[in-house]
Amino acid sequence: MLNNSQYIDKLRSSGLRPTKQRIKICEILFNSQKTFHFTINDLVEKISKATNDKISLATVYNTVHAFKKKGYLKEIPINSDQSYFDTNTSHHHHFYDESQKDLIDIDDADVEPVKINTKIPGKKIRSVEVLVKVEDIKS
Amino acid sequence: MLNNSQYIDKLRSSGLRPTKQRIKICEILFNSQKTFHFTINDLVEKISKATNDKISLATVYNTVHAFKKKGYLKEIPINSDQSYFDTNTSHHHHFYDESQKDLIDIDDADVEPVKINTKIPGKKIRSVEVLVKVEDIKS
DNA sequence: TCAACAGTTTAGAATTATTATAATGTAGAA
DNA sequence: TTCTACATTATAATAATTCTAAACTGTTGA
Ligand SMILES: [Mn+2]
Ligand SMILES: [Mn+2]
Ligand SMILES: [Zn+2]
Ligand SMILES: [Zn+2]
Repeated sequence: MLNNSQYIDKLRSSGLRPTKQRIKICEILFNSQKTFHFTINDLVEKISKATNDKISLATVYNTVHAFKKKGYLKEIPINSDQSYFDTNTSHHHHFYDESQKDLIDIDDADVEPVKINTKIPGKKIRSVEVLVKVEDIKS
Repeated sequence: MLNNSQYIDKLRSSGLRPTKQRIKICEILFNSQKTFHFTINDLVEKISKATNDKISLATVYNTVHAFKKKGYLKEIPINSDQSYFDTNTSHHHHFYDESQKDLIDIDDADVEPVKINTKIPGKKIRSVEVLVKVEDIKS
C-alpha cells in the first residue's frame, strides 16, 4: 500500500529511526491489501524470501515489539509456545482452528458486543478479546 | 473435598493408574473449596510444600496434561511464556490483570452470552472464551 | 501369591522460544 | 564531517517444555 518514503515518515513520526531493517519489515508487514497473522518464525521466513540481506533474529524481535508498542501490531493470546501477531489492529475477534493451527479473523460485525456486568475496583479495561476454538467436525 | 480413596476411584474410572504422585497432585488441585489458577511452577512449589517426597518435573507436566485431556483441568490462553491452568472446568471467562499478572474468574452470570453470527464450514465450535485484560487505572 | 506386563516415574539431556550482552554500525543533528 | 544516541548483530544465556531411556510399580490372572 505504502512506498518506502511513506514508511520512513511513519517510522519517524513514531520516534523510530527508519533503518533499512525496519523499512524492510514494514514492507513485508504492511504492503499487502489483506491483514494477516504471523509468528516470529513466519516473519523470519518472509524476510529471507524477500531479500538477500539477512536481518538478525534479535532485530526481528526488537522490531516486532517496537511496532506492537506503537500500536501497529497486536499480539493474539493463543496458548501456544509461540506468540502470534496480527497486522489487523482494529477491534476484532478470532477463530482458532485447532486442527489446522490456524488463526482466522471474525468480522467484527459478526460478533455482538460482549457485555461484562462486573468490574474490578482500581482497574480499567484495556481490551476484551473473544477466542473461538474450532476443530474438524469429524474429530 | 475428596479423600484419597475417592481420588483413586476417580483416577481408575478415567483409565489412569492411581499412583502415589497422581493422588498427591489430586489432593493439591482438587481438595480445596475454591478453584484456582496455576502455572506448572506454582504447582511444583505447592507440591514441595505439601510433601517431602519429590515429584519430578516431567511427572508434573505429564499429570497436568493427562488431567487436562480428561477434562479435570482447563488451559487458559494468556499470551505469556508460561501456560496457565484452571481447576475450574465449568464455563466461565477471565480478567487478566496485566499490572499484577493475575488471572481472575468472571462469574458466568456477569457475562452476556457471546453471540457469533458466522461459522466456518466443516468446523465445529469447541469453546468460546473471553479474556478481559485490565490494568491499574493510574497507568 | 506372585510373576509378568503395561503403564508410569525419573534424572537428565534436548529442544525451542525468547531475551540479554556487548561490540559494532549508522541515522540524524549540528 | 563529526558526534552521539540509537539500532543491529552474533552469540550466549535463560526459561518453558518435551524427549529419552532406564528403573519402578499397579494390576492382572495363572
Ligand atoms: Mn502447551
Ligand atoms: Mn511475549
Ligand atoms: Zn486477527
Ligand atoms: Zn478460571
